[in-house]
Amino acid sequence: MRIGELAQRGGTTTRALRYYESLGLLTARRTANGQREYDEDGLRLLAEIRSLADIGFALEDTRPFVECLRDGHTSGDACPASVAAYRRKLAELDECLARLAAARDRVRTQLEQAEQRRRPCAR
Amino acid sequence: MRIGELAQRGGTTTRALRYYESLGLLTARRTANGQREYDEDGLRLLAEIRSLADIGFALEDTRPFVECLRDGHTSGDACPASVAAYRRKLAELDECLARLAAARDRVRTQLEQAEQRRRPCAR
DNA sequence: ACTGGACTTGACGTCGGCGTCAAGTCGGAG
DNA sequence: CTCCGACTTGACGCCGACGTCAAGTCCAGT
Repeated sequence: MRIGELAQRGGTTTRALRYYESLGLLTARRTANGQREYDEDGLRLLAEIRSLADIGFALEDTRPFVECLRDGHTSGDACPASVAAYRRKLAELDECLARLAAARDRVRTQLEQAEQRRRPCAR
Repeated sequence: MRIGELAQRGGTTTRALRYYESLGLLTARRTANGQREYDEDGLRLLAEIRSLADIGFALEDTRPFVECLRDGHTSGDACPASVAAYRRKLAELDECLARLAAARDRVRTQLEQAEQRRRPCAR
């Protein structure tokens, strides 16, 4: 299949696919006239990239999963590097969650205090 | 005081101060030779901007607080627009937290499954 | 007089993940 | 032959909050 079909089946755009190729994430062989030609494995790689990206992985962080699949593993997270990437992302998410929760609490406290000052007689 | 001193006392850089001025957030009067001259109110405004930015407010979203202070209020969140900004930010943070928590759960689930597959005999 | 700092404006660089436009090529349908 | 749609590469735009460099001004100290 060519780039347009893969983009449609993968729920993305041709621009994104060319970008992934520029990163070396999703390469393609070329037909005689220079067009990119993808197979079902390409769709599988794209699905892996997209599902990880949707979770919040940076494209660079999807690389171990993609390479794992290209190495013939049936699952992108069957390799140690992928598991390590999971762990890093998990730690990153936890830290981000903690920061955001703290920020939310500060905002909520500020909001409550501001409302107190504006309506000192409210119940 | 001039821009260097304000930057130091406010815990930021001269570049940031000029940027805030370009946004109309933190204006300054000029001395005869064209240098920016700030007073203690300027430091107060800067403190308001920085504390909000540190919580996660975009600079544009600190504008109501700054304008509130410039209107003579002792607190930046004494005005309705500031309270509204608090509410918007709170909602935004809650949404972001929910998304991140969902993402973390997905990653954790994936990680656990991957580890299961790698060590099928582990306890 | 000279040097060193602090100041000024202007403008380009950074990071990620593409969107979007330009200009050209190619193959098939009418 | 012509036209349309899909493809190609190249390159600039975008968002936010500045960092950084360039080139010039100005003032205080020695």
